[in-house]
Amino acid sequence: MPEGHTIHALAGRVEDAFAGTPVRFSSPQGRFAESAAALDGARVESAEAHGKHLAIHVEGEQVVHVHLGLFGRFGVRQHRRVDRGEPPTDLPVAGQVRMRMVNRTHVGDLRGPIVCELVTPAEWREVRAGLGADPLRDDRLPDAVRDRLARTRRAIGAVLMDQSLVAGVGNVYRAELLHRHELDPHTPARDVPAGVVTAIWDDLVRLMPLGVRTGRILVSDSDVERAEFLIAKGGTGRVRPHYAVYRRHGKPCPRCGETVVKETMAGRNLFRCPGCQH
DNA sequence: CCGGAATGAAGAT
DNA sequence: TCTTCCTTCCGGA
Repeated sequence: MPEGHTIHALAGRVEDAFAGTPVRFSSPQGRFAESAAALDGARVESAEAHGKHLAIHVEGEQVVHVHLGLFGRFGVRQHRRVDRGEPPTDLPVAGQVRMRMVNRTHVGDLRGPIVCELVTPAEWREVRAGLGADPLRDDRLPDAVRDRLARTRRAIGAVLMDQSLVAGVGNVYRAELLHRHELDPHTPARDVPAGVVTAIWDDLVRLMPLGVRTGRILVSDSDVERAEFLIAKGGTGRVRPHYAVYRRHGKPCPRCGETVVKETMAGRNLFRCPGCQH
């Protein structure tokens, strides 16, 4: 799950749960213990996401920088020990919790992150400076990024995953977006017509917010329609996603019937339909 | 119980 | 291009 939509949703949940309140920080697993001690009891101000990176701003010019990596999770939930005094310190811990945040109403448990570090606001700005355009922050593809895409011979499949160009797109969105636009991932980026680049970007800008909202990567037209219909009726829109190619190797492409293949690109699993992606 | 795989990315070679 | 790290879950023995 951790592609950009997950992190943006998480930023919202962290902010709703903790912003404006003093928070107990701890590190049951131990590897964030020193920083947790420095943060403990401080007031959380806000949380924000850029691509797959999360920043939790804490009073005293402190920023917790988190990246979930491939299998990190950050579960935020209400706890049952709501009282008028201190946040409870005896909530049960399950598994390896790198960082725990607790206030009077909520607990957040971070497991398996690739990054969990206490940094300064300036250091967080540096992280952001190294990240490309985020479809969840920028409605329009910045010209600087468009120019770089128009110039590079690197494969469009690799470029879409390059966080310094496009921030937040991961393996699932990449596979499905390239299939939606009938594009072979191996096509050099500079050979992709400008109109197609724009169409892919606009698609991301439309689809990723639905991912934030539902917690699912919804990309097929029928899933999207169904989720939007359910949301309009007051539901969560949590439709079970149907992918065209992602992890569907050996199965027929829903558009052309050709068998979906799995290969490796830049060390990552790549799924595509040899029949209709050119 | 063990091995493998997973939506990620840095660092070494 | 490769190895390594982070943690959980699932299938096969």
